[in-house]
Amino acid sequence: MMNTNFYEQVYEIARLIPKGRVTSYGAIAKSLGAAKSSRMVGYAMRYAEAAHPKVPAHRVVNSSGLLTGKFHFNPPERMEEQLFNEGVVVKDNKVVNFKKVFWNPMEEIF
DNA sequence: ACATTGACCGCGT
DNA sequence: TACGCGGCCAATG
Repeated sequence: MMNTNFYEQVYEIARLIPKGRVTSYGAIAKSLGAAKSSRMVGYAMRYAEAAHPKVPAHRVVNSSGLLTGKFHFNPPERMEEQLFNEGVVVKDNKVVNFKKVFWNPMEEIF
């Protein structure tokens, strides 16, 4: 595939997300120094399954803790299922205790 | 090369 | 508090 540096950066951060934690598109974009390119992060996630090694895209949600990208999974319920399997509870399409399970990529970079 | 789109974010009403 | 709208940047046709 494209092998674009931008995508690789996004995947790299996403792979650092600890099990049982989640982060937001904006946080990843910010850690890359492109806070205004948060949309690109989500866009890149569409190709996450095509990336190697595997990228835990299910641990990435929007800034509200909403699972906006669940419909891009196969099947869509797979996202909640995997999150729940890791201890992250999803209620009404959003992550419960989002602020608590939220993981800041900046901490790992620093 | 131009126009459109998108797994978002933040502000304004 | 809830919904709408524009902006941002890269990829795709």
